[in-house]
Amino acid sequence: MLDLNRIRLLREVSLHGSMSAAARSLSYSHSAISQQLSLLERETGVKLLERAGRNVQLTAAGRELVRNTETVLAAMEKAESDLAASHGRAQGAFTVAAFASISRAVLPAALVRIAQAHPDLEVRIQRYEPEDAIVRLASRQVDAIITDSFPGTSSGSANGLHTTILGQDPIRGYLPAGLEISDAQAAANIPWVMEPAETAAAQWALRMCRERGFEPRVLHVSSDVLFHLRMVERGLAAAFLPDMLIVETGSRLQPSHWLPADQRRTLLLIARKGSEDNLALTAVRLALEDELRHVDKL
Amino acid sequence: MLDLNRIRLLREVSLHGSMSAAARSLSYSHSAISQQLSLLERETGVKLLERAGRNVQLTAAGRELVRNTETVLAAMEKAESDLAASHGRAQGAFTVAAFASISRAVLPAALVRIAQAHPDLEVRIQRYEPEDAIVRLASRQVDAIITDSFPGTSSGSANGLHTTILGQDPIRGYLPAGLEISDAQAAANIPWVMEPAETAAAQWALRMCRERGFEPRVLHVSSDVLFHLRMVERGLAAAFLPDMLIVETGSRLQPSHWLPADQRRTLLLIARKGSEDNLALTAVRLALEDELRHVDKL
DNA sequence: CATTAACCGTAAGTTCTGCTTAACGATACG
DNA sequence: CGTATCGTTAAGCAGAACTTACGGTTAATG
Repeated sequence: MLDLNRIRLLREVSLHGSMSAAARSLSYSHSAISQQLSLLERETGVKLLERAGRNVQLTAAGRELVRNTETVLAAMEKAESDLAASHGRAQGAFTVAAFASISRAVLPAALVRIAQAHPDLEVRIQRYEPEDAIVRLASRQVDAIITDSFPGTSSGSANGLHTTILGQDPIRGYLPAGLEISDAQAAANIPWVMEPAETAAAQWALRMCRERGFEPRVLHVSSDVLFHLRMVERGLAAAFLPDMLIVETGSRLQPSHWLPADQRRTLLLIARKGSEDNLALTAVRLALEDELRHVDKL
Repeated sequence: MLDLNRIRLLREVSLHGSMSAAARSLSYSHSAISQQLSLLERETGVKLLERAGRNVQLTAAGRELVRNTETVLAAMEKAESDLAASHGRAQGAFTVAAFASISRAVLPAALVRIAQAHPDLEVRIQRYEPEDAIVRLASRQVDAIITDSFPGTSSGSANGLHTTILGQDPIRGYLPAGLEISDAQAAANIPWVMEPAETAAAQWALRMCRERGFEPRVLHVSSDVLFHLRMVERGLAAAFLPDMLIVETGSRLQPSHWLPADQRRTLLLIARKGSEDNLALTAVRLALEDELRHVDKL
């Protein structure tokens, strides 16, 4: 019988691209990985890795094995979830990766709700970049990811993952406080604040402007959406702001009637396949859905 | 993450009905099982076993976990098979449980054929009682079972198993050598030799006689079918004999025209789910199917 | 082109898991 | 009522797995 731990190590190497990276991710020494994997190769009699420059690369057999390992792990995950569900209350640690705005707006209230229902469950929140979060989800450093997706953007979810929709968050365009305009010509001169260009949010915002017929002058770039809000309030820039942020801050800003309306981002909860019915995950999901409904009302 | 080895132990206990039996089956001390399982309970925080008299019994949660373990093991089995298939030739040990007549008639020839195609594969043959074989299959002491099933008999295959049909083996009725009869009255006086009454073969044979309108006088009981043949040859008893046995011995016996004809048993190959495409299993299956076709011709 | 850094492999040593042996309490059976 | 069987627990041991340390190779950098 194959050793599950060894093939899990192989999978980590496949995920991280090198033995050393896998080792760091697992807080092992690289030597441990090397030894275990060479044992795995000896036991199976199949070459699973080959050197590629100073890294290693999976052979066809190795990739096939990793693919099958995914299935095994999903089954294990389900076994674990079902077992936890059997005594009704979730317990232990459960780590959620979330982006900034939801962290502030709804997570605290959701956590309170969860703590009441499941006193033995310890939910931890971590802030990670989206791609990083996906890798950490796969290697079990994170148990769920809260993220947003914008209409027209390929969400590109890898397989082995399970995604559910938490809710919708309307996004409205705001002009610098005190200003109102009427045509594209005028819009092209207004300064904008957006998130870094490589983010899905910024790409979506750019497309919105172009569809409206102008190219925004993006003078300010920040991943801190709260900064966007302040800039708008001070009359320094235009921005697209999600309702969640308005609700969170209690801001009195009024959206522009001229900029595109009825837009929304979708809030997603991503977990590993097999953990769909995990009690802790369900608790997190329910609490978030509830909290998001409150935001919607406003 | 659950420990796969621990939940496998739990499964063994579930299979064998007690810790001690599971320990014997795995050649462990019973203490090892007890310790590992109590660790498993402590880690998961769920009660998996409860004492029932001087044995233990699985709780609902325990049974659920075992059920999920089956899925995990099947996935592991598939991963292992695929890996072995990746280097083309089967290798290692592969244990087959078979009943007596097929062991003598076709297995030796099949083994020769397999050895030629897969020099590194070591196929072992073991003789076990049918129910025993099933348990050993589940606990991986045996990798495949060759058995026969009679029409109208519930094969009662447990789940987690995968069955394929190897071929058909005609069974004909033989009267004591030199004797021929014409009616049920006469038939009722003839001595019969059959297998032990609890076997599927004997139950089927009885049913055949009754459908033909007589109750056989079963004077002789033996699980050795070759003994049946000798009894018929000496004119001492009537019997149902499979063609496989006639071919094997080169016997000149002629079947009775009066006894039911066109009957056959089905030869089955049973393996664990997930090992369906195992290279060694496939080799065994192909070789057996081939050999059985030769028998059919005669 | 030399230097530095990162990666992988191997050797030696240490830690810790998992097993055995042994003793004990509980339950069924003759 | 003694005896055999089962499960639990404690103590000790062996092997597996990990760490540290060193060496070889590849890639990036000035």
